[in-house]
Amino acid sequence: MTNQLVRKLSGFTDLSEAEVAALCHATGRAREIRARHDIIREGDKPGPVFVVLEGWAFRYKILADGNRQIMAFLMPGDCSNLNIGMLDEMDHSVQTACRARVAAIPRAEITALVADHPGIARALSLAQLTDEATLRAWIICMGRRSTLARVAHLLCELYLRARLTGLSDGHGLELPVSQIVLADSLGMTPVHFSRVLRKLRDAKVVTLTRGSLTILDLEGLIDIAGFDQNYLHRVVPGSDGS
Amino acid sequence: MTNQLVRKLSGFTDLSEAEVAALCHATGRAREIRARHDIIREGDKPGPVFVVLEGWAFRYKILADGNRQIMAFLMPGDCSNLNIGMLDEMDHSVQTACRARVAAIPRAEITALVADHPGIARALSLAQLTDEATLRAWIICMGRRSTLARVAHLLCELYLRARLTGLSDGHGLELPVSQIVLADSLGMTPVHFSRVLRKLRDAKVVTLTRGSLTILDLEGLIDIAGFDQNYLHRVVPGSDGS
DNA sequence: CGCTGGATTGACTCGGATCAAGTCGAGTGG
DNA sequence: CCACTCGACTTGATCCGAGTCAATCCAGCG
Repeated sequence: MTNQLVRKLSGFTDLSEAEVAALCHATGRAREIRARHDIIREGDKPGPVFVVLEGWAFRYKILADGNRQIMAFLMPGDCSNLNIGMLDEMDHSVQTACRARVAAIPRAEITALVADHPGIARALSLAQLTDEATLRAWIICMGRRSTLARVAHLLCELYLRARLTGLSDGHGLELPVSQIVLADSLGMTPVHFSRVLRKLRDAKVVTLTRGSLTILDLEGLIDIAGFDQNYLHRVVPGSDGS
Repeated sequence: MTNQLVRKLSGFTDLSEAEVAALCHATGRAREIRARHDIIREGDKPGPVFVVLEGWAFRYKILADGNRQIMAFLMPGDCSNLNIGMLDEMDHSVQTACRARVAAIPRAEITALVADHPGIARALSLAQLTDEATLRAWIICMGRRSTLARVAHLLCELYLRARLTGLSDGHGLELPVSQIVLADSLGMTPVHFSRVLRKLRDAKVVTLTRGSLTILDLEGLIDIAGFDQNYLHRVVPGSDGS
């Protein structure tokens, strides 16, 4: 008995049988959610914690001029708003990118889980810290990398994160996310994203079609991206290019 | 008896006398550090937690091509690496921007502080969460704002954060940070930063000279920046432009 | 008093946005 | 089965914001 949350957290620290069972129980009542649905809206008071079990979602904010900026992708196993619940209100929204299965865990239940299971507490803290490190990595990307390197960096990150939680079969992953959404996460236009992607395709580094990303040359991709995987704080097997 | 750390944390939650005393004791042994000194280096194993009491520092990373990106500013009261200590190694460095007074608190002491004083635990968590929210705000800035808005946004953020911790006398703050450093935090060149700053000066919105930032027209600055202060998760008195 | 690093200004270049047509594929309905 | 529609994606032409290169100014300091 397992699920994607257990698989992700197990990567951070060893979980006892009781802890795995508790996590599975907590995520038992999951709901199907349609694509493009706001799970949480900016300004909301903190409610339950949402865990994505299948499908993808993203954090975003719409600016006054109508532009959208995406700040994080939530892949299966990721949580929407763990500790943010301590704050008064959400400063951003979370939306599904495709049809998704999402579990809602009441805040009280999370508090109890953390109090009773040190392994879960530790794993959630580590997950939170790597999320924060990922935000810093994105800032670096947007500030100092060319759009080519940015696109390569994003695809590289998503692939390695997927590998770390068993979401990849080895050479790619399901990525049911439109180029428009990917572009909005990199601060560029969909038009230019498409052009840059073609360069990567022409260089035989990756292919991205109909919701599926395939890595043809990981070493080349890492090289183009200038990818330094230390911010993931996990060792990715086989990602040294060998 | 108080200091800048106490002043900052008191803004998040009420601290008992005992908690204030404990914080002051923990930050008692502070050291003067010269400008441009790495307090923590990328790759370091986690050591003590550093608290900036006077002066400024910043988180940064140098890329392969030699470019530097700054990801956060630490003003008096801010901590360098609270929970990052759980991780294996630092994924970025922290450097002083000017001469600074910094306290080093052994990790064990922090653990004890948090265990014994719920108020401190709560305040540190909230500080951590707003740091994370600030990272997201920076991503939005870099992705979707013009350089003019970016510069305005940064100055606005720094001013409001300073106000929230009593670092501002009302219309400005000590900002002993070169334009080069500010530019590296916004992903732009010092040359262009200087030009943009001149526009803000010409518009009589701010002045920035010799380590001192003065806000001439906060409402105008907020307007240019498109500043949405909800990510600070604190109410800034008088910052509604009135 | 000259050195040094930050700040400013000008001239030129270029990466990526913008505007504008398409093309392609998945549904949908007749 | 085909026509129609709608969104995502692609490609081309043009424009502009910001980078680059370079000269100069200025203040602090040994």
